[in-house]
Amino acid sequence: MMQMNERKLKILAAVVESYVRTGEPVGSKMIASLPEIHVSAATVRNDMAVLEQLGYLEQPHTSAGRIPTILGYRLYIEKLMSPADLPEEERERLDHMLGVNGNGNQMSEELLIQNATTALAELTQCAAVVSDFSPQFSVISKVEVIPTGKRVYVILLITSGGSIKNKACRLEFDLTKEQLSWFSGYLSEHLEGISVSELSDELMENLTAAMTAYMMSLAPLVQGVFELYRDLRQHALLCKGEKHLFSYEDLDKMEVVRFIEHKDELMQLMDDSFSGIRVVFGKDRENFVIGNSSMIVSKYRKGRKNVGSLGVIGPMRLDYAKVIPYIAYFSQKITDLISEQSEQTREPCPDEEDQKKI
Amino acid sequence: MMQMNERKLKILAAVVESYVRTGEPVGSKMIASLPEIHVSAATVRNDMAVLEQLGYLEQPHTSAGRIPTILGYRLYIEKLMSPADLPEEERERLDHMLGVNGNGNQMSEELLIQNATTALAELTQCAAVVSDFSPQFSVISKVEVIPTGKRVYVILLITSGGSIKNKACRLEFDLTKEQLSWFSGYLSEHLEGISVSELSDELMENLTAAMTAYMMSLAPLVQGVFELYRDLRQHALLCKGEKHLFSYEDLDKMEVVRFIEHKDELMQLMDDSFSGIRVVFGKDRENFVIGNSSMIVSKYRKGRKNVGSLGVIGPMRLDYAKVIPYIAYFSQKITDLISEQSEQTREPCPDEEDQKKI
DNA sequence: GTTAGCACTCTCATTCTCCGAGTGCTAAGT
DNA sequence: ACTTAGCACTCGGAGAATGAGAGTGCTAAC
Repeated sequence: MMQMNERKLKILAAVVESYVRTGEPVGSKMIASLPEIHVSAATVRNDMAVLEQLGYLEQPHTSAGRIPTILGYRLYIEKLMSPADLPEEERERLDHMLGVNGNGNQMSEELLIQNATTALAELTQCAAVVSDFSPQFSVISKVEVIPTGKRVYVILLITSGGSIKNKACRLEFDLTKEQLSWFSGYLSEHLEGISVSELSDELMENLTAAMTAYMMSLAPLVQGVFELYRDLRQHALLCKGEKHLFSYEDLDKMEVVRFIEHKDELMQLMDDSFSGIRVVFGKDRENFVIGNSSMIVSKYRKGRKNVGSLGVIGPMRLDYAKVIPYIAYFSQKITDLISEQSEQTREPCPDEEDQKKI
Repeated sequence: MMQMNERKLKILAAVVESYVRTGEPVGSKMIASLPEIHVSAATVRNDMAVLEQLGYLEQPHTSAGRIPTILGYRLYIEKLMSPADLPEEERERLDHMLGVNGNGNQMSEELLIQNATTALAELTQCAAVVSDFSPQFSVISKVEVIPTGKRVYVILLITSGGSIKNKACRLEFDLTKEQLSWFSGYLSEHLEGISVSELSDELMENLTAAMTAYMMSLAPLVQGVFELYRDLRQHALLCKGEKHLFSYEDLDKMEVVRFIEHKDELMQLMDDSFSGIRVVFGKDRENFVIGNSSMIVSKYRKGRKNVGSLGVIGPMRLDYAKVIPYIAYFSQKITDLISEQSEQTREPCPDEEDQKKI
């Protein structure tokens, strides 16, 4: 009697779906009128009372219909819903939004991630968040110092992930050809081929010491290198489409503003290790505090390593069956694309080094 | 009788200031109680009735106090208010927010503009907007093609404004040294020293033609150059702190969302030529349609040319006396900084070219 | 185990009432 | 001719009263 059965699950699913669609508490009559339910409203009522006792549903007040509890959503997501599948044409559309244009054209990981975020925000009408620490796993493939204008030098740093960083530095005087090539050579020698995660403060300090020993007034350049190093190590958190959050009645505006200003609190949550797709509900954890909201995240990988997570934040009342497949598709696609790139660029590495040492 | 006088102006100013502070319609009693007003409430009432007839004030409804009309705000801003002045320490704080750190350190114009936007949004708790077309007035100071990884080439483009653009392109095969240096040389020869505004579609097409004539399969590189060109010509519109707009009761959320999604409609308005500081009120113009909002903009210059505008968008009920000085200071500071930079980098140009042609 | 019937509960929208802030006008004061 | 006290008037908005309707739980019959 007090236990679950097929029909109760069906009713739970129906409640979730109807509530997600309309935002109104769902009554027994409404449920009974559904084609897939073949019992009367009274029976539905009995079942709903049980579902409430079990903690899957709740009533905002006595004479209203039921709405799902967090527990209810969770059960629905894990066991009951049938995720929409993406027809071929839909996938093409998604690829297009990612900027993946058929011809295996070069595209930096950074841009890919950005496009994914924008696309996800657009598609789901939610805030899309990405926590990306893939740069940490890429290798510095090139460092150059380029004179440009008087006394101005641009340091250029390229990683195997295809991200290109640069920084202009102004010196007090112009470098001679020898000085420039020494500096440039020194940097190449000590940085190229090193993976970003191997870059340590220690290593950088040695570098700094060596270079300022060579010539004190290189300091601004050294400083530039240091800043680039910090940029590289930075763990990027990207967020787009926050504005959508303001259109949901059931999210508290104040909490949304707070969230926007303290996004970084999320990082820990996103970086937790987990596999597959994870759904977290607002106020469930202390570092994600928008009431009535939920966050859906998935990891993406580079080769076998998790290098980031992407997902969306929206109202708890969200069409999970639609949103989850998007996230799944994007995380898979990104994994494919950056893994493939890393294959292509990691292979040549030894070659390059050989060439250099000739 | 029906005409302006000292006291009426004082009352108007008092109404504006009180309304800006509290957001409540202002009654005669409130005004009469102010120390700077030495007449009774009845007299104030008479004056306010006149101010209403003249169109400077209005009543939301009969038994409420008065609030300023657009005309009222305008008069206040132009004639009545006394802009707060910025004490030395405040300026230092602002400079710090701009990222101007004493030592005349190199800083790209782009970054400067970005910092200004962020700072303005933060200081005023409004949305800050910047329309920047300074890149158009800068000169391409360097173009390089750098091989990196197998079959991947990075095109690097540096302008006198200090902005550095790059693009990675993948070819079907590796270039020989000769091919690379030809390509690189050709680009340098035809692009360096040219001001961005001189770059025309025509010029680019000639370039494309010449290069693909030399070798068909350079196409991806040529494509890369073309994309960089488009990036450069792009007229940047930057906007930060939109979120603040959601906390103002008197701005319609829907209109704010619409604004965020169609910011570019603003461009025209911001690019109009005007001098000094301009205040535009929402719904005043058809391309700025957030009701009860106002936008305050100022041009900034590079040398003698207007190269952009920056400002804020907030509720009409805004502390103009505080906000306007910020905008004035920033636009002046930016003007100073980028003009100075352009002096420093424009001068050397001939030198560089000489060096090259040796 | 299911269902119809019914009394009951509680929200929400509507209506009504009334308070008070603020006004405009008038008449008296300077 | 201006200023001011006094007063009647207006109107929005808060709060109480009311009623309709949606939804429930329970009971008794199927």
